[in-house]
Amino acid sequence: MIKVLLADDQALVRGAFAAMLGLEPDIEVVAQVSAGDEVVAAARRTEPHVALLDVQMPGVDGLTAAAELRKTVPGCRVIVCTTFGRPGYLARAMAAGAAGFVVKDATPEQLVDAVRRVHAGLRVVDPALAAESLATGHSPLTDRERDVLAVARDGGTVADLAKALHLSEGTVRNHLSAAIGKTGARTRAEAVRVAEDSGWL
Amino acid sequence: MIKVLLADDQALVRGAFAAMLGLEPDIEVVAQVSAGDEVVAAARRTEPHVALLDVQMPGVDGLTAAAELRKTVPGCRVIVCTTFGRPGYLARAMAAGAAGFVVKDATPEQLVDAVRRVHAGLRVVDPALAAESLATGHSPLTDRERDVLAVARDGGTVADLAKALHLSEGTVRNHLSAAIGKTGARTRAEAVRVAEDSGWL
DNA sequence: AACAGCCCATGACATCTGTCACGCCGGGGT
DNA sequence: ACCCCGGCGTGACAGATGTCATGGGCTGTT
Repeated sequence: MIKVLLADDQALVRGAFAAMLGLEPDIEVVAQVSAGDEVVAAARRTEPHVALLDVQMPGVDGLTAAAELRKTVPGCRVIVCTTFGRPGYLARAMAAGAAGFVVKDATPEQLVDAVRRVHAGLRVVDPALAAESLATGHSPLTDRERDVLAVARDGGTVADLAKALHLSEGTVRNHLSAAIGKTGARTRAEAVRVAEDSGWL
Repeated sequence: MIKVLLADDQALVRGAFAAMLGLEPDIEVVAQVSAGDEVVAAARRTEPHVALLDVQMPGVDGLTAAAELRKTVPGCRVIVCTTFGRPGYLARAMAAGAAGFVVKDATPEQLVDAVRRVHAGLRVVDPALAAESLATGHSPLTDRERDVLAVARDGGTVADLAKALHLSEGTVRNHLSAAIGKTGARTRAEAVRVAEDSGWL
């Protein structure tokens, strides 16, 4: 029996995944959590073989949860599962020690297959996404530029960003200008979009 | 037996939903589609009692698919299911003749319960979301303002918007200014965010 | 020690953006 | 017939934004 831990903030899809995986004779869902910071505790308690983590979760994000899990419960292998095939997500997931990466566009068979393969010690990655990840490369943004873009996501003025980050307005504009240049965008909003779609935020 | 049609672009959650609903003794999933424009054809073929439609789908959106379905297959009742609890989505779903509205944060029990209630002729709506929908009210935006904001989502300059909509730059700025005022925002990006979160796009 | 890279800041400049006033047109209302 | 509202456009103006040059402080590398 492969013991599986599920982490997804949406109760409906979490329950549905549990029902689907429960249909497999060799798979058993031993824990379900709805937030990233519950993952480690649940894994300690139930000692699953495989953890299926969503990226988007309230509180601690699925990728950092994966990293923590690898440290504290090394026996548990991790599959990261996400709605968006952002290249940066794959890179960060692999850097966090994940053994598998599955997009929610995949078929149910691919998911259970991924669980079995990962449990067997293999790595599972969507080849198309891997190629895109290599093509996109890793983030050209510096830490500060990333911060600025992240805060700029909800569309405030430069003054707002400066206040939020405790910076001078001129500095914010410089960081924004650099980020716009590096992302190949021509507007702040465009830069935010590019960075977000690439998984750089 | 309640015959159910599933429509969701993400194969994984679609399959998982099917597995979950299939566990119920009185529910049978008779069709699964991945796009809005396949809904009507599949419903004609399989004559389901209840259709579970996601809002976000490639091609035809789940809300317009709901409206078409109500027209062409009146015997099939509709539940709209979405990731985001946007007030405007609820309003549009009800306007499209949907009998139920379920957010993906709900529990699995709530979903199967909704299927049964809707099949029994009742209406099912999350009360909290209904309250928020009433509070938000319906879109204050005119058609053109909505169009402009929709195009402005991917962050182009005014010139880009004008070209895309075949309008004068001044007109675009006027519409944007009006939209910003009506949404209570102070930036174009903020206005886009507000309108999007309210389900007005 | 010299160097490169990043962060922070300032000042200046051209351009873009948001706002306002105004006008024209067409389709509903009463 | 009238008025109101929405769409479209122009012109003008203050303020915000993006770009550039420049400089100081800091860290890590060679």
